[in-house]
Amino acid sequence: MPKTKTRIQKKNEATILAAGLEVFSQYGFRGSTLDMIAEVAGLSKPNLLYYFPSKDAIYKTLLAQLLENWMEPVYAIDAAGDPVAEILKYAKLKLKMSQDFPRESRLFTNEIIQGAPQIGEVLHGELRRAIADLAVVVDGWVAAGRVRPVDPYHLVFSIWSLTQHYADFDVQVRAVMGGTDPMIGAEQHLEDMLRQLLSV
Amino acid sequence: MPKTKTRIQKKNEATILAAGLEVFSQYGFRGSTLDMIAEVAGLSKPNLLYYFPSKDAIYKTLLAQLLENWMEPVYAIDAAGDPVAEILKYAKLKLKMSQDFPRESRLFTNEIIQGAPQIGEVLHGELRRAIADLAVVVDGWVAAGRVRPVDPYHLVFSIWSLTQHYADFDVQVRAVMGGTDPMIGAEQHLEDMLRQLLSV
DNA sequence: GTTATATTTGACCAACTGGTCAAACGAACG
DNA sequence: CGTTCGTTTGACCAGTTGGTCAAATATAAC
Repeated sequence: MPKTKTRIQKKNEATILAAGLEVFSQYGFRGSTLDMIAEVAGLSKPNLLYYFPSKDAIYKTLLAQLLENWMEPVYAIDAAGDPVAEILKYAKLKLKMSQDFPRESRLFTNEIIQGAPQIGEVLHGELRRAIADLAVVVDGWVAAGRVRPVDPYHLVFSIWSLTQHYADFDVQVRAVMGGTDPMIGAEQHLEDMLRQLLSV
Repeated sequence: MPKTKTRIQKKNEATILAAGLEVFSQYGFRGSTLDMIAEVAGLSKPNLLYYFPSKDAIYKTLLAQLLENWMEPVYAIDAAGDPVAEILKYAKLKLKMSQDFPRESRLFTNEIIQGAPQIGEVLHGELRRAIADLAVVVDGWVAAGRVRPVDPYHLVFSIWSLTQHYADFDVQVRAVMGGTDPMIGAEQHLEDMLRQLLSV
């Protein structure tokens, strides 16, 4: 029974996952090493492997946690709500997640760029179904004349791409903007863009 | 004098760079190995190192080529042209580059995610200046009432993020869209979005 | 054809890689 | 205080890694 977990167990597992996220999100699975993760975690390599059976297991645990957090807001979009408000709510939440959890965003991007070897099935299954459902909702809004005619899929890609951009390309964004904090204008621009795109 | 290059030299260097692009764009610098590149190139590892002094040299050569191709269209934006047309021209060109050279796009994204260790200076230098100049142009258009009030920096990020998304997240885009070719609606959506955002 | 030069490779190296294991250490409980 | 069980680690291993080198082979020049 994997019920009983010591405080030490819980603490160290959390420490290892945090360190793994730090390293994997920057170098991807192949480019990361257990030594790097152990160093960041402040533990020895054999100690890492006492809590997780393999490098792969750490990586998979991180991805599973991530997917859970990312799917939820999609389901929270309410077909009965105000269209623009619902889309804006989702987009702003995504932006905030990029701000607050940039490492998670980069971890995901790394996994996708490498061809999604771990989460390919989720993309083709749960994610695809969820976005198909969302597309039906958006198409309904369009048919009812409540939003401008827009392709639901490319609308979603617009939101995903721009919000993730602030996390994944943070170093570029900051380099280009100089001293200005990118996040100040980001939400305003996102809202403006979506309102112009969607408002009838 | 490094003038004379045999045809074999030219052919093999091109082969190696193509193989390096294939591998580096998927696994990043750290996650790629000379053995993988050699295998894709169809050459032996020592033969690779006969043409390039190191793994690093292959990577740097690829990035240098890339930056050159990416900066050019920015400079081609004409302050004297029609604002919406100029922005659309740039955005569509970027989209086409993502379609035609997705590996280059992924190589760049990998480099940025890893903190831009190689091209950080270019980002803070040439790129920053180029976008600052562009911002002046866009601000001028806004002041003249020729486009809606828009933050030039976030406008650029919108274009970069969405166009790169189709290359970097190709596997996710295709998974979500099922059999439908993403590129069919992509340009239409990009144009629609920018027109709505910019048109007065 | 012979010579000079460019190309290719098998064998090799030291450092790094993911992972194992037995032994040592630590805390809690009776 | 001694036992038990969870924790930590040094030493180790086989495979991989970036890179070297001398020797072998192909190509070009004369």
